[in-house]
Amino acid sequence: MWQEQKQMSTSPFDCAVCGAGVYGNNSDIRMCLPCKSFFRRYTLLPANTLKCSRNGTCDIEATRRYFSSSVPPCRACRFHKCLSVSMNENSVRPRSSSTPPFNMVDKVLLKTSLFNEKSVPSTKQIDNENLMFTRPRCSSDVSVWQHQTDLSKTRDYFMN
Amino acid sequence: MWQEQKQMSTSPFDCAVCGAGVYGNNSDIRMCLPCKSFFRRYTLLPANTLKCSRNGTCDIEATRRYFSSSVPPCRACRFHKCLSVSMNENSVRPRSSSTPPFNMVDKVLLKTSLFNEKSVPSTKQIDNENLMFTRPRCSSDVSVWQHQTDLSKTRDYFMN
DNA sequence: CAAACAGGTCACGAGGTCAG
DNA sequence: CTGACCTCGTGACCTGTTTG
Repeated sequence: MWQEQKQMSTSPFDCAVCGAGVYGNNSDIRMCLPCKSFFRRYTLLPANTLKCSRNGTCDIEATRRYFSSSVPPCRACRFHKCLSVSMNENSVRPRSSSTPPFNMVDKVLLKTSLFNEKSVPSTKQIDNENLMFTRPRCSSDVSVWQHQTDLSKTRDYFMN
Repeated sequence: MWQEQKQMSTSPFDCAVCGAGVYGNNSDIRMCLPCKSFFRRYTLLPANTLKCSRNGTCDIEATRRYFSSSVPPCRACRFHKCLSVSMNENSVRPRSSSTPPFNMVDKVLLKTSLFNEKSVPSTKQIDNENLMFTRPRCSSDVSVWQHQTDLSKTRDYFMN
């Protein structure tokens, strides 16, 4: 399975929805990131929220998308196209339900001497302690240096 | 599918945690590599960091793992399952007798508040001036870049 | 020395965010 | 509203150590 994923990610393919050329995989269906994001947003809406003014005949392709064309995109048809290529609400899964754990470690580290206001260049506020962090690079490799944007949300969610 | 794992053994077995078919042994408990890695990551956390939103009733099996299902895995239950099959922090052993693992050092330092600039245990290179890691950015950036490149190519193709 | 296996690494794709 | 860019957890692969 993993090998299969790696192979697919090295070759381009066309988004099943809009036809844009893409590298990488999104969901099990070959979609570009914009279409994946689009579907993620609209699958949460009640059914039939979106209406097409042209009886569902709109041509959904890369050139008709939001930033690609002066022609306004039809969200109803784009969403319908997503459904027609087997996207469904199960394709959009919630974030893992348990605690993002490294935040805990970071929180402890924040209170140690290494991380203080003087030694840490600041661009973002972390919490009410007013510690600031530089924008991290890849979080997966920086457990000590985790981005803290969601810390308060995480705390509310898990630490009450 | 998971029989593709490289580790050799005389016979396959099922991972004690997730049930995936595996060759080879990891630790003294028969675990697949993903579950071993999972436990290695999470065993350094403070107790009760992970919380299950379903009262610990999640079914941890191969089909519920991250890349295998649209259902997000519950880390709390997966970790609990690891513990229930007798994994413990001693299962995460030092790489050698002379070099304690990064995780263990961190854990001790965290608990003893000895973490300071002189005792940073990470094997990763840190520029103490900027406190920036030297590794490249997330791969998702690459994917996005590739997507953009290809999208513009596609756009050119359609709009010529 | 080769095999097994330990922890470390990082590409990947998931959902989230927010400037435009 | 969109989509480029972000953080995040995962697991296949890497590299070095231990073992027979």
